Amino acid sequence: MVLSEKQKELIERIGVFHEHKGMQPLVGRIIGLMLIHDNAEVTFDEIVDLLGVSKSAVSNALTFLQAKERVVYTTKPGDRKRYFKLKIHDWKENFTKDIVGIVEIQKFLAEVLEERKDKDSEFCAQMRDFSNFLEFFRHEIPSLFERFKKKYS
Amino acid sequence: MVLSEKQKELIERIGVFHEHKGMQPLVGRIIGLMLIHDNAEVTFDEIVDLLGVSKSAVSNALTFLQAKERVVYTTKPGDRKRYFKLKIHDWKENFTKDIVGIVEIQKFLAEVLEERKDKDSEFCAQMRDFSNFLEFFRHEIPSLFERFKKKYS
DNA sequence: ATTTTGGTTCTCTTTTTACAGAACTAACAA
DNA sequence: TTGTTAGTTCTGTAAAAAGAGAACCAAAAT
Repeated sequence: MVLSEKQKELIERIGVFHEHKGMQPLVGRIIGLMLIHDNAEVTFDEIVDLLGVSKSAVSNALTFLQAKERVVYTTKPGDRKRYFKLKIHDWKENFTKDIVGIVEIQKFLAEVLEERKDKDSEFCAQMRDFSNFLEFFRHEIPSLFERFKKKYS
Repeated sequence: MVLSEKQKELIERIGVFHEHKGMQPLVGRIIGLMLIHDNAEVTFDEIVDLLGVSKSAVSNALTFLQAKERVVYTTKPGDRKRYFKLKIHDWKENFTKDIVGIVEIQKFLAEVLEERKDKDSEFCAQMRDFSNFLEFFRHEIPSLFERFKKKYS
């Protein structure tokens, strides 16, 4: 496969988007490549060739993506290459992980509220509000998926 | 104010939590300090003293936090110091920003779906699912706040 | 008028990140 | 058995991030 200018540019933009989320540049670009690749899966050296980066960088990035459960590989009989692809099927899990990541602040709010002496201050009241909301939201996630399912069926 | 060991350690943990979200170390620690500080507000040189960092670092971090609308300062009559504090009151806005940040991937999914040739593949179907869900979720946010409000009143 | 305060900005240094390149390894192939 | 393929790991390095320290500045105090 050869990338069009438009595809290259889209990969870059997907790359920087993921950089902003704290991923290292190449990781974001690999995600982009996997999204736009015609076969929806790429081999190790396709990544090397198409993105023009070193094998070591690709190896590390793929290890990372597999550890984060964002990518898996399959193999084909009589072919030693690995075919890496996004676990897009698991979008619910990934989305949930992202949400959990932001809701996690609640844990610290609770600790802070525990530690503070001015429990009945406006400041603490607002923290409690936020904390309660996060708690509420966390429990709402499953029902969110359900309501979505109901709507689209 | 002088920080207890427990408070120091909590600030550190809140700091690394925010680092993981892509903020620079000191920024996260300042958030931590503002959360645990008895007065819920800190002056410039309290930050310098309590966290043991340079004025320049504090100045930059505070500029950043104000630009991101996470912090404001107030002043007191006959006192030139600025009293910086978290805009914890705006937790809804901040939370929404975080959510929008993760939902933003939808924009790229749409572009990718536009660009791909295999529209009726399993891969595209899953992307559409996810994309539709994100769209759905985005519209659900206000109702989420409402349902929370209803529950706690 | 000059000193102090509260903070900003500039330059330099340290540390960390992100990656290249080469050496290496395990499985298979000739 | 030697070579090739597919990837990993190790070592070095360029670039970027994070912050220190000093110079600087404006407003207020003396």
